[in-house]
Amino acid sequence: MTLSEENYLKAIFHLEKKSKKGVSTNAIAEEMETKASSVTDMLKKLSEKKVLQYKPYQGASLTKEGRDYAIKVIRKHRLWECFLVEKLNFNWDEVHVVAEQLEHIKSDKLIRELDKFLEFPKTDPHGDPIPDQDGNIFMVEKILLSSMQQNDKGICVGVNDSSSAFLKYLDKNEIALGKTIEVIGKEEFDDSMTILIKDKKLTISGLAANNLYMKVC
Amino acid sequence: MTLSEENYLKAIFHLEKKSKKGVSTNAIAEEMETKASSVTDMLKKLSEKKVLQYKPYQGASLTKEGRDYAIKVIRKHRLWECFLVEKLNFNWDEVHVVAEQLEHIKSDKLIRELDKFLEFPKTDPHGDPIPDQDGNIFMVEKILLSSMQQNDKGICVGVNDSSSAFLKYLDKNEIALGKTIEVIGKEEFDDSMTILIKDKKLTISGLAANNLYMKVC
DNA sequence: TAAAATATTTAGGCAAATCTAAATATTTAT
DNA sequence: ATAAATATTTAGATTTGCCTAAATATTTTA
Repeated sequence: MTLSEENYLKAIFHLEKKSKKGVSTNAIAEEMETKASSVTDMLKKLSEKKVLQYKPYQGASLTKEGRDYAIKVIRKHRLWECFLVEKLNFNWDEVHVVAEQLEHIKSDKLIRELDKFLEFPKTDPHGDPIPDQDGNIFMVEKILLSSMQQNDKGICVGVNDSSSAFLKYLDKNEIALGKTIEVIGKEEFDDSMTILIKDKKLTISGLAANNLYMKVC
Repeated sequence: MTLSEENYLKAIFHLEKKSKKGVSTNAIAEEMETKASSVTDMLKKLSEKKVLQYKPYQGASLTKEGRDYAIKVIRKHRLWECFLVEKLNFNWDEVHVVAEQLEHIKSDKLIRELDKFLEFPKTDPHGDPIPDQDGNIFMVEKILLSSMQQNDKGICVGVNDSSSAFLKYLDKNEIALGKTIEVIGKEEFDDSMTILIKDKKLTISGLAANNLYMKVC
C-alpha cells in the first residue's frame, strides 16, 4: 500500500464508525482535504485491491482486509504518539503531525518492539485506545463531560477534539487525562459548566465540555 | 525536498567522498539502482534547486546547501540506527532498511530530542560517525585490518561493508565493535589473516580483513 | 412529481519519477 | 588520429495521484 492509499483507508475507517452506512465520496473528500473526483479514482483502485467495496453512487465500505490494514496504521500512529510524549518530551498537541509521518513506516518488528519498549500502553496521549497486535480495539466506557449532571464526579479519559487549540486550552486550565473533575453547576443559557478540578473552581464553555470524555466514578 | 531527491543527495554525498571529482551520472545510477537517463532528469531538477552544480557530460557536485541537506539526512539515518539497536533490540544487520525509511521523517524537534534521548551517541552501530546538530562530522582515525602487520594490536571500530551477509559473518565469529584484535599472522598467498580475539585464534579471509576498520593501539 | 439543488462520475490534463530506445558526446585503444 | 567502445543525454511513454470542467445521477423541495 502506498502512503496515499493508507491515508484513504484510515479516513474511511474513521468515517465508518460515525455513519455505519457506506461512506460517501464527499465525506471522504472532506476528510482527506481533496476533491471528490480524486476520491472516485482512488475508490476504484482500492476496490480492485479488495480492501473495500465500491459501487458507483453508493459510497464505500471496507472489507475485513481493508479494516485490518487501517487498524494497523492507527495502531502505529498511536504508539508513535506515546513514544513522542513519553520518551521525547513532546506535548500532546505536537504529536499528531509527526505521527502522521511515522505511521507509514513499514516494519513489523519495529512496531512490535516499540510496543514492548513502551510497555504495551493501552491508550495514546489523547485517550484513544491503541489496537493490540491482533487488531482488537478495547473501547473504554466514556461519556462527554457535557452530558454529566450536577454533583457527578468523573475522571478525564480522552478528548473528542484533538486540535492544537483545544489541547493548549486544556493545558492552560490544567485539565489533563487522569484528573478528577466534579460538576458543580450547569448553565442552561449557554451550556457552560462550572467544575471542580484540583480543588479549584473553573467555568468552561459548552463547546469545551462537549469535547472532553469522562469516565464516571 | 521529496523522498527521492533526498536519496539522490545522500548518494551523491557518499560518492563525492570517494572520488573528489564531480560525480558521474553512471556512478549515481549504480548507487541508486536506477537508469542513467533518470539520473540526468534528476540532476537537472536538483541543479535548478541550487543543491548541486551540473553541467551536461561533466557530472555533479553538491553545493554547500546540498551538502548540508545530505548531512542532515545521514544524521537522521544514523541516529535512528542507534535507536533501533539500543532501545528496540534490533541486530546491526537489520537496521539499515528501516532507517532508510525513518531518515525521511521531517521534524527538527524529533531528531533533536532523539539525539538527547540516546545521550548524544558519537557513532552508529556500524561505527560510522553521527554528524552533530551543526553538521560537523568527526572522523575517527581508523585503518583497515588488512593493512595491519603481524603483532599489531587494535580495537575494532567500524565496518566498510555493511551488508547483512558480512555483519552476520562477524556475529558468527564474535567480532564486534569495541573488541580487541591482535594480528598473529598474514598469508601472502591469499591475504587471509590469523588473528587473536577474546583469547581465541581465528583465521579470516582477505576480503573480510579488508572490510573491518581498526583503531591501532 | 417535476424542477432545482446537490452529489458523483467521467473525460481530459498535469507533474513527479521512472523507463526504453535512439541520438550524441567523450574516452580509449589501435 | 581515427575507429570502436563507453558514457551521457534526449525523446517519447508509463504510472500514480491529483486537478478542473462537463456530464450524469440522486435527492430535496415546492
